[in-house]
Amino acid sequence: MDNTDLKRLGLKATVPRLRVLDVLEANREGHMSAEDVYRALLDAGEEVGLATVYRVLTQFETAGLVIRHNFEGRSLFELDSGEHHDHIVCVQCGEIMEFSDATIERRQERIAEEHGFKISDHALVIYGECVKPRCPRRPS
Amino acid sequence: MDNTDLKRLGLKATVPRLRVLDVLEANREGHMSAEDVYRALLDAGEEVGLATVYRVLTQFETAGLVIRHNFEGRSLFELDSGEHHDHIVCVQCGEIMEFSDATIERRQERIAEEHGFKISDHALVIYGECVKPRCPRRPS
DNA sequence: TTCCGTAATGCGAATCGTTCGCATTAAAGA
DNA sequence: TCTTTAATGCGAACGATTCGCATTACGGAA
Repeated sequence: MDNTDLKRLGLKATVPRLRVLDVLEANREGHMSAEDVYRALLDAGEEVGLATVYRVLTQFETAGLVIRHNFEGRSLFELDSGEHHDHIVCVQCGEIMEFSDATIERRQERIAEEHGFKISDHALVIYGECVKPRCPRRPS
Repeated sequence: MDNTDLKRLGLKATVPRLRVLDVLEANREGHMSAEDVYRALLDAGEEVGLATVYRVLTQFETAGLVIRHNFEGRSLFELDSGEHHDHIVCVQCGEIMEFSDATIERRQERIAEEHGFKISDHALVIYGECVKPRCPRRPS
């Protein structure tokens, strides 16, 4: 994902956009808030505004580059890997894991149909307590 | 749900609490935001503060009287009927319908288990376009 | 039934995440 | 290199929610 990739999406290859991409790629496994991305950039010595990070992330979302998830009203972003997945989050340590389940997907389609809906998206979040030894820590 | 019911839950039976209950009961089918409840009370001639509505709703939630749902960062409340359900919302008119599906529930249990989670809650929202004739209206 | 202590209220200020407005800067085609 | 136009950074504005605090009103004790 570089200069020419952005242009291909109709986005000028500006410094902030390239840097935000770098940060997201360096965190492929995780989910980052706009604030997280912003801090990562500052830590890397970049001079960028928080508003720009928000704008860039929204543009990337529109362009299909990233996916925005809504966890309790906060937006978390991740690069769009192309594979849909849902989330299971630990209510204690805040860890977010991904999963996907064909059975559930199929059922959802069916349910939408039964209710006269053309499904456009869906979000399934399971909350629970994970059993990791390092868990009983508060979300960072 | 009245005076004595509140006391049973360890909540003083104050005027604002009783009125909020009234409003919620008058809207059993729907999902209301704190603002919605507040407006309904004002319209009914009640003198209540928005902060109090928020506080009361949170207390009711804690007491297990109401359920709080998170739709794109906004909190919507409804009386807890005791039956768990998920939601399917129309991205055009904002209508929210409820459904529940045993297959999905079962699968979720299984998935949580497989990931070493003790499931405590979950939220499934399906987004789509409903086919109602009165639909293509923006959310109110 | 009245009286009191404490919890609940109402108000406005504060908070948090996010967006906007606008003057300034920097892509990228000519 | 020049120019046009979109993108940036800043701080102010925003909407939902919470907080702080002085005031009020439950509801148990007398």
